Amino acid sequence: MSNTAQPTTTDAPRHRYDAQRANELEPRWQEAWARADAFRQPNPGEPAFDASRPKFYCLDMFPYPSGAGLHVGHPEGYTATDIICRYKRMKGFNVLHPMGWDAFGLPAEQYAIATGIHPAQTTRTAIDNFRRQLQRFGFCYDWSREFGTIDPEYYKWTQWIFLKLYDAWFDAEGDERTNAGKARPINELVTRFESGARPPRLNQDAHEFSDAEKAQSFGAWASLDAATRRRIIDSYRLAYIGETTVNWCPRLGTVLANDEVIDGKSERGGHPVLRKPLRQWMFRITAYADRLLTQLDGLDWFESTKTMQREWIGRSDGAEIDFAVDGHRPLRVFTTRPDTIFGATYMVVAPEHPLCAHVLAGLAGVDERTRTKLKDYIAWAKNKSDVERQEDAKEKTGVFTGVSAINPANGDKIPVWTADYVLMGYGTGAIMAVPAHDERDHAFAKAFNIPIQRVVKNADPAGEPGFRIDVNEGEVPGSQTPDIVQKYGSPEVYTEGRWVRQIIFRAQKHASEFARTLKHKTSIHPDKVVGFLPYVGDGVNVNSSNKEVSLDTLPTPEAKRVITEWIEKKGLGRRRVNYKLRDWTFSRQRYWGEPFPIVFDDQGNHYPVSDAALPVTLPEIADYAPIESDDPTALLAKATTWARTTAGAAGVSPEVLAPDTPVTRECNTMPGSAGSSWYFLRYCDAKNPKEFASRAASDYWMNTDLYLGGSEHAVGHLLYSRFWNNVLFDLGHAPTREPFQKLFHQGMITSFAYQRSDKTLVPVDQVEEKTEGQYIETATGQPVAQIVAKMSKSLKNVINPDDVIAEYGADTFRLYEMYMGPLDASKPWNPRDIAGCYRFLQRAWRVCVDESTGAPRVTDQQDADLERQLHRLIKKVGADIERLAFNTAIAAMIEFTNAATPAGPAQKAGGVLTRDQLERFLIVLSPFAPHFAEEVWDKLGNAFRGFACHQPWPVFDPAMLVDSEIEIPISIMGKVRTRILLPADAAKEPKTLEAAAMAHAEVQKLIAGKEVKKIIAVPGKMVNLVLG
RNA sequence: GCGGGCGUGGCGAAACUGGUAGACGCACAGCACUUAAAAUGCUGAUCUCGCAAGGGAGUGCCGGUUCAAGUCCGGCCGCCCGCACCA
Repeated sequence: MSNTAQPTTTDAPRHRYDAQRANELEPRWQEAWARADAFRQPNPGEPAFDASRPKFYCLDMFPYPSGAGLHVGHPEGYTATDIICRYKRMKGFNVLHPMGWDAFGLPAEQYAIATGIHPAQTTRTAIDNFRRQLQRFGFCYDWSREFGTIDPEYYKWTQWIFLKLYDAWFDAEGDERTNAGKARPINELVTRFESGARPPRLNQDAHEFSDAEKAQSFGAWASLDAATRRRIIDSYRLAYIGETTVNWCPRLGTVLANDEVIDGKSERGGHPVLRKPLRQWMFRITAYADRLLTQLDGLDWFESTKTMQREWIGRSDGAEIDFAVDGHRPLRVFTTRPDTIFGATYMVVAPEHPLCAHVLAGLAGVDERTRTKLKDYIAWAKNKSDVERQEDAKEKTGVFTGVSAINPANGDKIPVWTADYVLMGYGTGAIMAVPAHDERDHAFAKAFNIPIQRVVKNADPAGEPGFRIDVNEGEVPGSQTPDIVQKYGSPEVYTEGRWVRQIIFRAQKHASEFARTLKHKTSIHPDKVVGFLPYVGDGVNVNSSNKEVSLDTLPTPEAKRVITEWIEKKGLGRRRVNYKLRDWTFSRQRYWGEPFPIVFDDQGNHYPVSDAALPVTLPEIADYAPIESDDPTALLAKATTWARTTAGAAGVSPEVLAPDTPVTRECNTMPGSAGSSWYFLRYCDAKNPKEFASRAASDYWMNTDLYLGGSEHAVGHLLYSRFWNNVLFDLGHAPTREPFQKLFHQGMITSFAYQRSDKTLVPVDQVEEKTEGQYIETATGQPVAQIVAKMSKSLKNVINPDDVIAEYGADTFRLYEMYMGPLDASKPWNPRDIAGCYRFLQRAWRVCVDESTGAPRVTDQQDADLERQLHRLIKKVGADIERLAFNTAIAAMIEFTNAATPAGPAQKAGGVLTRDQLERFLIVLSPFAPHFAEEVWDKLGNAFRGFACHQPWPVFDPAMLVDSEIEIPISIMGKVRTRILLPADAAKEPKTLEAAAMAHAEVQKLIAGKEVKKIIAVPGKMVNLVLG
């Protein structure tokens, strides 16, 4: 497309900076840095460590090394952190800047399956390719800390951490100091049971634990049988086996986490996903819901990311209330609106709710016909996929269960329904339905003719919901605007002369009258009156009294408090906090993941492999393709001789299980997010064989000072990592509660694409530019619009970084990606624009180097203006790097280079910059274009002083930043009319500034004959004259 | 539907706390150098009226606050991202 980067033509100067030269010098300096271990950062305690320096831990989200190689999005973030790290090193920091590979998991395995080669091999190849590509950018990683999550020396510790969670429980009472829950080792729980203490709650909110209650009521832990004690303890573990409904993807042959399922399809591959009950390993992340929520407040993250996590955790405050039911134990509901209980006219349970099974079993005295209908409905609802559920969300379905409940507030007998709009997974799987004040309940009540009872009205009568008539646009001509609409209709909804779909009236009689008036003239029928709309906001209670309590006239928050107290006093329920967050399902039925360090005896009890026996290495098997099935099957079961073994051979401690006990290994593997949930800790001490990281190392390096990566991990990875780190902190293994103090997301690099008038997209190779900004589809000649879209194979607009480096060199590539726009913005790749950065380097080269001889160009004559500009540049680039504004830093360097370019004949003369100026410029440039800077630094004969990238950042003199004269704009009535040149001193003081402005001839001319009412003089900025 | 973000030349963008809108780059036009081209250097350019000097309008749209608004406030419109029957 572009030919700007063609190699030098024959008669061009021999020492030009071009792609060929860049591709020669860049690998040369990369090797020199590597040979000298230039970016190796020693740890505290190591010989070369300098404790006097401050530390800077800069973390990149490590990549999945896919077979496709690096995407242009990778170097965007990596260049940004590279610039910061190089800068911080020059500013005298100890810089931890590591890189590794997130290599277990679905993408790697999918690629392996696609190519038919073993994942271990394809992954190694992909890692080697990724490493080669990253090194070609000259990134200053400390490669001595490199690891992959697939390395047994690494996943040994992933398994070890799993065992720590297995061996821990969450003490909701926590420690008194922080007043928050915390994890403790299981043996502390056992000690508590043995001492006869009250069983702790599982989570911060209440839970059922009948076994534990039993233990307490027996009063003697020791008297319980071993199986019961085991069951009780297991129910407290942070890593536990639980049965939940999971997202099962038959095609991928594995369970997926909620964030791996998009619109009912797998994130990888887009295969259908079914909901299945399954027993598998889970993490009790819900125990940490509150901490994960409140600790967000102290983090320096994008507010949008924090919001996403808050919403994912989804805290809501309300109450749990028991409703008495005939023939069944009380039905417990969760509600955030206990104040509306007097308006609860029916109840709904999820189709999976035990009450349904109870009724179907004939235990509730419900007649045969109702039971049959119930059974059919439940079967129908169960077979609905997630996609169908979402599509059907608007239309309410359900059936009457045949049982009734008693509303404890007013004693009314209300029907219990089942409907799929109530989810078993949230709250208690049952609700009290208040159709007057909830949109879903309202829609359901309307559909099934259930009474609606209003119990809250808006404090402001104007904001009251009204009665609604649905009218199709154009159904009533504007001329028929009935007076009644003007009189009673809601003016926001009905606008003059134009009919919208809904007309809302304050009172039903107005609505009915309106409908009657229109009936004989139009097709509008009185039964289009919908009735009053649900009012879901806060207000004042009405119709809410019984003999013991009255909420009437109370505002909503007050009513909530009063009714909750009454409910608690009556023993009907209690205050309760609920979270949307689910426990983290951790088992995958795949090959390419960390094996669990767990075995089962023949009774199905699980036992940990001892720390000393870790890692449990992944067995070599020939057939690792997924077992495609509607029924989840663990893949490692294919490795029969590995899976079936003895406790001793598996490494279970003899104190836990006799060595000759036959056992079966856990055949599930861990999900891709396991290895990435703690890698930031391993970097602190990456090769430590004895610990996952020494405390001395992690104490020094943690917290991360900057974590940079894509916002697509806003919930998954970033929440899981926070959870693991919190647990490790509680157990004394990690130095900080939170792992990522400052988090930043780079924007996505998109691409131009072309769109036909019917909105379909055309691949870029089928489009040509006709005239400037006008594009046509080659085949048809039809004009197409240029739009911005994600890079995709189908649009043929994917950029391969290797090609760009070959055409321009890595320094140009780095500069271009940083110059495109703000780091956090998404921005389109434009091949044309790369040339600008390439030309900048060529010009900078010409400033520094004589193109015909290759000798450095220096002068003895220091130019005062250039010196001042250089000081400004040093200041600006430093400040811009600190605020991650690389685009403006580069613009400033371009400007300086333009100023330092010898014009016309001076080109042939010596340099324009002195040696000292040249050196400072090179150092400022070096974080951005490190190879270029190194090469010229070396040409200046500076090799004896070490690498350019090891030089201290130059200092600027504040005195050099001010100009002797400043141009001040003079505006009259806020419009700039003229500009005057003033000595800096005069412009600094409002008094002298004002006087100077008024004394100026041009200004006098402009205000001649007019009265100056007011003068605003902003020191050093401008003067504004207000005329009469 | 709910939550978050963003709308500035032909294009990517800049303007950090309200104070010269469009820095810097791309593309474009002209000039110089050249036999010519490329490369390089210089100059121009938001739109509009005007030969020019100069005037007018202008940061998605409408309104407000202010001596002064891209920036603050209210209301619309459009685009992007996330969540989505969570009681």
